[in-house]
Amino acid sequence: MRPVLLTKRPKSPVANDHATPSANGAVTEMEAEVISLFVQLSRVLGQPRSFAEIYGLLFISGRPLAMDDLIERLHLSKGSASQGLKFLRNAGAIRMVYAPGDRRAHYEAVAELRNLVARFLRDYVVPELDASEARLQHIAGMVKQMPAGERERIAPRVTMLQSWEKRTRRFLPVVLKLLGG
Amino acid sequence: MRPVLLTKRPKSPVANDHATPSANGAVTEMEAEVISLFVQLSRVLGQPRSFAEIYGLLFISGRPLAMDDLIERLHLSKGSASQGLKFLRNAGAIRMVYAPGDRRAHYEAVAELRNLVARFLRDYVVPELDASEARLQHIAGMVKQMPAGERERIAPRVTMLQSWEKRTRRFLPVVLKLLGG
DNA sequence: CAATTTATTCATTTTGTCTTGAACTCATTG
DNA sequence: CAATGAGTTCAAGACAAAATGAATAAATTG
Repeated sequence: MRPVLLTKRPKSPVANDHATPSANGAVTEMEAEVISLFVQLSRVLGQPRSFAEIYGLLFISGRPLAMDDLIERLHLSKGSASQGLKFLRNAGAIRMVYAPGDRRAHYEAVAELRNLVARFLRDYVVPELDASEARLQHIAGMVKQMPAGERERIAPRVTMLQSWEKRTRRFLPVVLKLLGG
Repeated sequence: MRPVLLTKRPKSPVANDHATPSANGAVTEMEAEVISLFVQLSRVLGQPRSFAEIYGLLFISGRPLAMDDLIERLHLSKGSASQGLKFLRNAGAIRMVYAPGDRRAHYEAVAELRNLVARFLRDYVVPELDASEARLQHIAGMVKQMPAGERERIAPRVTMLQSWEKRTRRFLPVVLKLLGG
């Protein structure tokens, strides 16, 4: 007797012959483990858990899934799923793939670490650094206006911040080079 | 006519002769700019804003301050201030200094980037990596149990995760070396 | 040793973020 | 061209993290 939970249409364009019993209705134990790895990472990056779940399942599935599949297997709301996919698409972490004979969009995980990191640096880190640099220039200007006594104490700290900013910036290409292999 | 806000005792053991007008009652414009730089960083690191404010003010002040000073100038509650100082102390981001003739504890920012980063990696990053590695071993075990069809599709992904973990780990010493100068 | 100052703890409140699901748009189909 | 299906949006609700401040402890002082 096999698990029920069959709904109107097969959940995926690909035949489900080799799947573990619960593959359609929920995530397998193994999938859950992998997903929780990504959830853990999402906490570090300050991203919503649901986004990590989506990426994690797409990653470990290794084949394209439609929004419906994600909703059913991860117990997400339509809204979360839609927003998560939108975010991941914009972030370049997933890509749409065409599924013949199916109107629905399907998605697969982009799994090239180098690309992912490069994009993250470009979209999140570099803009922050640019903003900081501008702000530091402004601050340096203010320091110049200060009376000598104050300035002596403060100026070295500002210089220090500027040096931190520069070092961080010079650091980025190295990151990419090391991940490039 | 100078700003009022004078309370029972001078706010700092050091005479305030060169300070800008508002230095005691609130943060100066310049200080606010520097602090917001740290607040910005705290968002990336997922740390509470109040902690960043405390570190930021200690950093830019360049001289020890007591909890009272922080409370008054940053408009913090006693609770936040106490907890923030505790966290920053444990994180090694500030150190207590003895202030002659004053019973209160004073704090100054630890400003050595290398130390700060090293500690962050040791306390936050390495434990995460260890947990991930253990989990991945467990996952790899599960994959071995799978029927061949499934396994073929899944195994490469797990291998990929393991390689990401390893690369990240090998990366840490490089970070330190680059900051070491 | 009572009064005062300094600092911590923690239950409650506040704030901010994430998720939900109903309402909607747009495209497809019978 | 009404009915269905796929997907988005967004206001409201649920939830989690941070801030508050009263109660308290511990140390110091007159």
